[in-house]
Amino acid sequence: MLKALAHESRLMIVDRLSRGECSVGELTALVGNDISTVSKHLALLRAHGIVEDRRQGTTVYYRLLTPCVCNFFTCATQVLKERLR
Amino acid sequence: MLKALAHESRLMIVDRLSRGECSVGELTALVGNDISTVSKHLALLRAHGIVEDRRQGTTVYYRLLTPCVCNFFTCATQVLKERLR
DNA sequence: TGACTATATACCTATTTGGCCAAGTACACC
DNA sequence: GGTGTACTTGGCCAAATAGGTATATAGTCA
Repeated sequence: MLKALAHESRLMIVDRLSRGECSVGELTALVGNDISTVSKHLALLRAHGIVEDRRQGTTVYYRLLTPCVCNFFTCATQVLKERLR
Repeated sequence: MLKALAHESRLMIVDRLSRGECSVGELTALVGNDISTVSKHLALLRAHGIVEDRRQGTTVYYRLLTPCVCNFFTCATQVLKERLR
């Protein structure tokens, strides 16, 4: 799971999804890579059970499968803050 | 930081260090790699501010610089548990 | 100083990862 | 069926990572 999260683009994606579901197109615009690259990042996150997809027409929406991943980030942020001291 | 933790050997090292400081030799025996490999993992963890070293004679002891990394793991474990439901 | 122990670094190789492009698939609408 | 849109997958290349061996460094002790 850490490996799946240990990439800047994927972190951005998870961060965005923590604020609600989102289409592949929007995520692509957000991270600024080719859509095929983003799709592969999403496939990897899906394979690790971190996100889930839902197709509506031609659009595919992704959402966090484990909202608790957010707690994880809150936790990580705290670690980083403590480290600055 | 996630990248530094996203490796089996390094996770083992951090897990071990969370229970107290430890020499490179002991860590090498624990993870089962060549000492040069372990030394590089430790250098990487050190570069990311996760561990700190202390030399005593010819032996070098490593310890967690941020004990709060343990909270991070507690947190990650919770996420994993929740995901199993 | 020289031998010995413990660790670090340099260098090389093999594997993995990340990126893009091109081709394929899924769906909607005409 | 044909066209367009949204995404996914396969292929390929470049870069990063992880591993080992050989060499260097730091410290101890005779």
